[in-house]
Amino acid sequence: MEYHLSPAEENYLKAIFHICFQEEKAATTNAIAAMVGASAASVSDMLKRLAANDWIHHKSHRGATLTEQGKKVATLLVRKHRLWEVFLVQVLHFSWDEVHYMAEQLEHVQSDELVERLDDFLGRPKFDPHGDPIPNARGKFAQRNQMPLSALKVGESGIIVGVMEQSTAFLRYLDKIGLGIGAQVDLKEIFEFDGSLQVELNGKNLLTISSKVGENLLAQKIK
Amino acid sequence: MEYHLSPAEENYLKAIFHICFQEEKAATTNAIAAMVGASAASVSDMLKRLAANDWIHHKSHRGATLTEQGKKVATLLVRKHRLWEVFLVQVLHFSWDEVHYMAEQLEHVQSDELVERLDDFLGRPKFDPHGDPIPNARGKFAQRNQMPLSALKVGESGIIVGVMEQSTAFLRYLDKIGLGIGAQVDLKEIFEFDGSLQVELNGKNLLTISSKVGENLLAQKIK
DNA sequence: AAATATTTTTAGGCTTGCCTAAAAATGGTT
DNA sequence: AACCATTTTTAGGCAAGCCTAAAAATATTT
Repeated sequence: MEYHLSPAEENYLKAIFHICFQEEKAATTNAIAAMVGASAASVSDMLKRLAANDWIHHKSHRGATLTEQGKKVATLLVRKHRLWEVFLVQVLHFSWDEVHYMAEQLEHVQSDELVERLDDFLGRPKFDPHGDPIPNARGKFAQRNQMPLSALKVGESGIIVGVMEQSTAFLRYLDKIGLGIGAQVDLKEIFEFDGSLQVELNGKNLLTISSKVGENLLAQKIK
Repeated sequence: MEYHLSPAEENYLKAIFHICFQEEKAATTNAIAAMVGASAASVSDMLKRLAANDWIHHKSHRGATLTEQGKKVATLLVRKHRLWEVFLVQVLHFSWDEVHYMAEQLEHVQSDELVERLDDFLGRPKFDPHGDPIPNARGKFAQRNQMPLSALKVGESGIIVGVMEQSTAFLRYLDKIGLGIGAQVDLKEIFEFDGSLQVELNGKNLLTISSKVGENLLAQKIK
């Protein structure tokens, strides 16, 4: 039952949240270290402190998971991060590859009222500029039946709704080839020798994308 | 020639900036301590560090003043603080007594591009919700010929353009009596025994305000 | 099951930013 | 000029958040 979390502590909770969500198991010390950019020793220290204040469950050598109150804080952080990203892109016209670092700072601004008013001002968006769902004020994430683009079969079509990978390099590449959220893709062919995909973009031009790109694009299948 | 200032260091620079501006002399250790809310010993420590990195001029027992680069940083902080206040009031509809704490956090978000785009989005405002001038991108403050309301003579009129004191209590009081930025006041009478002022507000109702209130309101005289 | 590799924790240390208490410097009085 | 009050600095300490190196625990290989 602590009240004031430092930005560093918040970042650890967020890291644990993302790791547990993706891996569907306790977050390991090394995984957390990689995500927050600290040494395993520092993480070990911090896990002890977070567990002592009941933000996480942690048994030595057994990884960490969030407690209920930890989950609440982490979800709010994700909410804040993604709302600020929407603000930066839609209101201040940044591009989707520029906003992460700023949102990373803005998410630590402490004011519940601010988040709600921002959400309101933005029209209560359900997804951020990368297509990631924004939890609502009660912490609920919107669901969507999506799949990696690479899971489509030849002849099927989908709408791009998100990206898995969010590196600047990848996002800039997508901008370059004109592939963004909302684009329609019709899968024309899968080349066997390297798994690259030929797709028709918005019913107009043909593109060839690597299998890695296909795996990092999220699509909603069109029946 | 340092690049990365911590929020704490930034707060000290801002404090020195405000003190030097108001007092028109070097900021004393105690004055800084009062402003940042730390002990004189802590301030003494910090002044040494800031001087070592050329953010301030500081000779033992002789107070501190900002160097050119220190002034630049402090002015940018003031700019960021006041722009965020405009954002919070005009865009998110907070009232002018609620925004200080949030702006205090938002001003430490590091991104030059963000400030400029925010300024742009807000229409390059020259004054914040309390009437304080917002330095432009080159650090220049708008000038205005203003005076405390209490400096007016009976029979003279002015437009309220700012407040000296920014406490929640004072701002709420002003809201209550309907006195805000832009209001026109005609000074009708000064009561001798306690210096309180009788003014006509926007040509409509009569108000009596204490001398202290009069001293904390900034007015632009109407000829 | 023992040996080896990997992961995690502990130990000890560093900087930042704060504190209190004591010492030193400054400024005003007489 | 000497005393006194005030201000400022120094000294020593503490917590947060990081580090490296070494030790301990766990997992994998043979």
